[in-house]
Amino acid sequence: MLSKKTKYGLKALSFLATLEDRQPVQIAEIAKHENISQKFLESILLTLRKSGLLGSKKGKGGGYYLIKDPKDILMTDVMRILEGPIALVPCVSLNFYEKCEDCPDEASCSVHKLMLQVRDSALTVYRHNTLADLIK
Amino acid sequence: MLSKKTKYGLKALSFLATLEDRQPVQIAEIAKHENISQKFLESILLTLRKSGLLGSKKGKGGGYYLIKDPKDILMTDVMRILEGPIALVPCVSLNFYEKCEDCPDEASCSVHKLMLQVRDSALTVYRHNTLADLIK
DNA sequence: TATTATCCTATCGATTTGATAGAGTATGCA
DNA sequence: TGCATACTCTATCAAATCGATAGGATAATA
Repeated sequence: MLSKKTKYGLKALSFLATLEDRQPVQIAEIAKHENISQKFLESILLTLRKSGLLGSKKGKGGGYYLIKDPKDILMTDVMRILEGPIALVPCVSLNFYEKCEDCPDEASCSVHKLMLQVRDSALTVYRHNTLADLIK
Repeated sequence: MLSKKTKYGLKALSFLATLEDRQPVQIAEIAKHENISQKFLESILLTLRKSGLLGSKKGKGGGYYLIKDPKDILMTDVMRILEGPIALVPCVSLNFYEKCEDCPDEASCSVHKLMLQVRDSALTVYRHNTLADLIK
C-alpha cells in the first residue's frame, strides 16, 4: 500500500507543477487545495526540499516552489524519496539492498525470482513518467 | 513492502510444488525446511487451505498438500489471498476497490493516473507466473 | 521591531505485524 | 476402545509503523 505521505507528496508536487510561474506557494494553500492536514504536509514538503526537489522561502511571501522543470522530475526519484524502496523485498532492491537472513540462496529463491520481475515492471513505469506526464 | 506472511506463504507453496507426490507434508517439516516460525506458518497454511489452494489431513500421516497442479496456480490468486490488493491504492484496485475520500475526481488525479499504470504492470507479471514457473 | 511563514523536534493514539500459547477436534492405529 | 498425532481455532502480546498534532526556533520581509 502506498503511504499517505507519498500520496500527499505526489499531490502537492502535481499541484505546484500545474502553476504557470514558479512563485512560492504557502503550505496552507497547498493543504487546502488538496484536502490535506497542514501539519502533516509540512513534514512532507520539508522532506522534498531536503532531497532537492523543492525550494523554499521563509517569511512574508514565502512558501515552496519547484526547482526543476516538471518534465525533468522522474517518478523513480520521487518514489524513492517519499516511499523508499521500489522493490517489495530488500533482496531485490537496487538502492536499498539487504540480504534476507532466512534465505540461504537468492538464485534458487522463488520469492526472489517473482519479486525481481515485479520490481522491473514497476521501475519501467516510474522511469517513463515525469511529473509533467502526471498533470497532462 | 511484502509482508512476511506472503513471503512465507509463497515459500511454503513452492516447497510443496517441488515434491513429486502430493502426499501430506507436516507443518513442522515445511517450517524447518524454510526457516519459518512453525506457529506463524500454521496460520498461513490455514489461510491457504480456506481459500482453496491447499488441502489438509489431520492425525498421523497428516499435513498439507497442493490441491491443484502448480502450473494451474496463478500468482494473481496467491497474492490476493496472502497480501490482499495488488494495487497500491484502493481507488485503482480491481478486487478491493474503494473511493478516496479526499479526492474529488479520479480522472484528474495524478496519483490515480500513475498508480493505474503500476497496477497494470504488476498484474501482467502475476498473470504470467504460475507456481510452476517459480520453481523452475 | 513586528509580522509572517518555514524549520525542527518531540510526542501520541491507533493500527498492523509477526509471533506465541494453549485448548479443541479429527484421524489413524494398536 | 483408547491413545498418540497433527491440524484447528481463538486469544493475546510486544514491537513497529503510521498519520497526525503541538509548540517553539529561525529567517525574511516591511
